[in-house]
Amino acid sequence: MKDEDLAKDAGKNEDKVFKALADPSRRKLLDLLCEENGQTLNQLCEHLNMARQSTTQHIAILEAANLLSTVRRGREKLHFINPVPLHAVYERWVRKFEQQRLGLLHDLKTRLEGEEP
Amino acid sequence: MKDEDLAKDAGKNEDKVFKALADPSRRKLLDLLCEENGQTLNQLCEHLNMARQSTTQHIAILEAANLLSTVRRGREKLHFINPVPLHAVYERWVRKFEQQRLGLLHDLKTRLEGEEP
DNA sequence: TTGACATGCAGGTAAATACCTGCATATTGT
DNA sequence: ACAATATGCAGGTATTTACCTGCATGTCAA
Repeated sequence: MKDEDLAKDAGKNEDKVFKALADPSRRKLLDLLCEENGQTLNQLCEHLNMARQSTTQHIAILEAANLLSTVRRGREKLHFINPVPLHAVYERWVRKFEQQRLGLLHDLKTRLEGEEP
Repeated sequence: MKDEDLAKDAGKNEDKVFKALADPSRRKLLDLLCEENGQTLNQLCEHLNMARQSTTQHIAILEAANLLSTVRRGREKLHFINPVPLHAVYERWVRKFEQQRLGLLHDLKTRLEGEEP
């Protein structure tokens, strides 16, 4: 696979992660699993006041973004968080802007002053 | 203002930030500003292959999320990144899951082993 | 085995989203 | 002043999204 294709893939995954995190119900699901990892679908549903099927769809989106994985045990499905994509978001988005943080006000100041002498 | 209201407000802002970051065009806008802070609307448009008005709408969403601020200079509008909300996302979402990272595999293992003796 | 339980699958709808075009307004340089 | 430039505002549409209901399948326990 070429480098550009790899970059495209990374971009697609990143997009899935951001889209997955864009919904409050899905963020709540991650929160619930953070409190107690490995909960079943029904356990998660109890906190979400929406139909079970809706929750299932949200979970599918989180799973496609690789933010959680599931394991079947008999007739139930256990859900586990995967923190790796969140860390990737941090590396790509937070650290990058963090580094420039101190420089920003200076940029603004000099730019405005420079243009109107 | 009560504590619960403050929490609600924080939640709304958080939601705006995540929704703002959910679109690839908006993430690209932040990237462009990271390369060169203080660009005008037209400068930003040149990299986005969509109508100027669409870009304006994306910028409005980023601005509502407090991810960037604007300054008018004559007939142009300069755009500046604000990294603070991104850092808030980091504190709320990345660090939290980061801490549990090592515990997760252990949780999974013990849970599965415990239930099927 | 059979009834209760946990989840999967297939549509259907209302609201939100991401675009667009067309026209209006304000600023600058000649 | 006036033509070019930079941006603002008002709709309009196609797609996506977040829900739902109804029914099917698989698993456990008495």
